[in-house]
Amino acid sequence: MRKDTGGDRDEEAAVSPNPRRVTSYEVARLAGVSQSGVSRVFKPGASASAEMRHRVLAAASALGYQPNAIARTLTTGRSNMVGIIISDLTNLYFPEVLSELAARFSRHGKRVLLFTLPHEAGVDRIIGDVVGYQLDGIVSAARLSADQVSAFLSRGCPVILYNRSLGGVAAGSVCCDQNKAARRLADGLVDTGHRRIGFIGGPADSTVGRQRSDAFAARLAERGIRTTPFVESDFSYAGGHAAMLELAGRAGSGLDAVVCANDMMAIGALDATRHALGRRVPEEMSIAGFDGIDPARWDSYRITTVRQPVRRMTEAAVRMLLDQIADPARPPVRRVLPGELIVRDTVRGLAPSGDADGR
Amino acid sequence: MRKDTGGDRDEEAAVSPNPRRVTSYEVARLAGVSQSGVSRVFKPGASASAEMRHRVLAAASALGYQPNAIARTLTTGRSNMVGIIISDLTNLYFPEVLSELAARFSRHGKRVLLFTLPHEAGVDRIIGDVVGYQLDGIVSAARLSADQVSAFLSRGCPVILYNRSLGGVAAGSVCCDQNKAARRLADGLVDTGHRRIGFIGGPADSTVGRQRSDAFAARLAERGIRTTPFVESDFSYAGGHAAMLELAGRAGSGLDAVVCANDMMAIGALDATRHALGRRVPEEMSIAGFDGIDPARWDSYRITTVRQPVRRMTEAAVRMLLDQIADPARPPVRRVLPGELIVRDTVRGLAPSGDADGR
DNA sequence: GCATGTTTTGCATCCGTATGCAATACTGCT
DNA sequence: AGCAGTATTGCATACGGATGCAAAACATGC
Repeated sequence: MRKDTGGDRDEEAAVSPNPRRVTSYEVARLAGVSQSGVSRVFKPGASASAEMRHRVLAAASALGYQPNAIARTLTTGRSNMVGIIISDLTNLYFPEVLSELAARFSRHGKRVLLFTLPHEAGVDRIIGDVVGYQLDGIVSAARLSADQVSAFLSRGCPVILYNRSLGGVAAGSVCCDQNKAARRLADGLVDTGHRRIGFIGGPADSTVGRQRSDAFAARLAERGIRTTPFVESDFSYAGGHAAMLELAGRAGSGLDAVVCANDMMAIGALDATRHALGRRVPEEMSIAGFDGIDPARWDSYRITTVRQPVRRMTEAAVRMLLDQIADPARPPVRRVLPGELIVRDTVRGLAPSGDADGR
Repeated sequence: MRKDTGGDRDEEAAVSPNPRRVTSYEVARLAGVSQSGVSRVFKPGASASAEMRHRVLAAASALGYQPNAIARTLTTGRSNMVGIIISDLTNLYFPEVLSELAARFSRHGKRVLLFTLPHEAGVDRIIGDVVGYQLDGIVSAARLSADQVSAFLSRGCPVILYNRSLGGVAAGSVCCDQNKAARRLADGLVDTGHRRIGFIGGPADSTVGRQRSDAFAARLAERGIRTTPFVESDFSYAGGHAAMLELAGRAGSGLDAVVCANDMMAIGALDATRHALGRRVPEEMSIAGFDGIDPARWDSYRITTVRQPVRRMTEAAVRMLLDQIADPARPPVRRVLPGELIVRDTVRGLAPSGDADGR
């Protein structure tokens, strides 16, 4: 009656050292139904009688059956895996983002394939993997070129850009508009009498870094402050530290305040100011950053910063990607959430807002 | 070597809206060989003439062919994916570990599936995924029970436990022996005149936490110090902060020093001491930690700590897992690397070693 | 030139699940 | 009871690549 794929040979090997997979055929045989029945019971929307459902589930649990996601992927074309691209986990903003993204995706039944880009140029490999592993989608928090994003999209893999957006590409994006907050920060500094204000920027090719410095410098210019000593750095603690020393050396003692393009550098700059330069913060030097990472709240720092709403941003990114996956035809969305100036203790004269510092 | 998937696309259907996958059959047809020929060319060890190899590769690059890893997994049983289980990325020790592991695995051609365990009990789902996605192996830096580890192993998925080891389970492990360094730390404190030494431990079910406190307390006892005020906490900054306040309240002003079971808590405790209690470190209170995370080196902290050789540990973990995957019969290895006492500035009277603080 | 040994190659089949289609089992109703 | 209509179920096949086996191609030796 049925073709029986040669099941009953030396099968009864007790607890064999070979952990052979249990397949839907075996469950079917034990439950006395067809393989497709088993398949249907394990597929959410499919039709199956209570009777069949019960017998299959009983057999499945007796055998310890677990549907093979790989085989399922092969037929459905959907892997239930998403890729997350992070450039650098040592910038402590990214673990926070990754942690949130991973938790949220997991909650929605998506597995997370993590790609880190330590030394650049690994993107081509990721593109290959996206195709090869049939990833359902990508969230990228790393610098990708328009061509690279297009490569994903043309393979039918939707992309959500986190904290950057690219013109001419049909990728969704979640960004943080720090313009307003950056201007408020600039105003706050000027209003409290700061006049010679330096800036420690990110790498030249960083769009976020550029946005932050531009917004800030623009407002400063509007307020009549034109010379802003600028040092380019790399978003790291050490980078901020070194940049601060350079800035201090270059600008002499006239420097009032230094704003850094992210909190990691702000922390480094603050430490350099206090411990290497021996100057007090904020009394002799004001410092501010961007991101709102956790360490910036630590008692030793309490850095005034422009915070990104990480929770809401990651939530939006996940939502958007899931939507794109569910309906690839839907036009990609660009979501912009506002950054918020969190006033803490590193800017002289600026009083902490009533803000409870919550997330 | 072969690249440029979009160079010459006058191959009909220039910008097809439907990104249909290119299969080995199509490559075979274009190259005028059989599908198995294509398969063999793309499999490293297989036999193929130079002629065939050339024609297949030409056809493949013309079509932009990318072998389907999913289908390959289905037949070979090897997914080239490994799982990494991390309990909590907000403990900044873990991003460092994850970053290293991810980079190393990637270098060896393994994709990384990231599992975070925010609220416990998600392990069962991971077990399901391991089977379903046919993961080649697991590195776990989270607390797993022996049963859970066995569940992986019995599914033919080798496991390397990072920073913990379990009796009676055939899992490899990489641990850090902090015993000696912890004893040296205890000696250092006693030798420099500390007498009333508190300890902030990890959660009760944490083996690392237990090991650290035990080793430390044991040595203290040997040196004739028996009462060590102990507070249990949760490895977080806030936890260390709160625990410090509790300790100070309980032990009164007699407290000389506080050792924390990890650096995150040490940082929190240090901040609590300086900023909430208003006491100077190390003059009025010494503090030390474990792990050797990056922030513990920051100028504001410079915490004396027992460092784990993360580079070498992750290297060992990756090596061991790859070996297990290559030869499942090989008995699992338990590797123990020594922790190292890094003397910095938070213990009164203890002079920084000549150590360059490198990794 | 022929027998023998060694690669290469193609054929057929398998991996484990999903699903269109047709057959079957029910349901409610007259 | 008989019938149309719906809900279940099984059959057969597809998904894309790997691989055992035997045929074919090539190389070697005399």
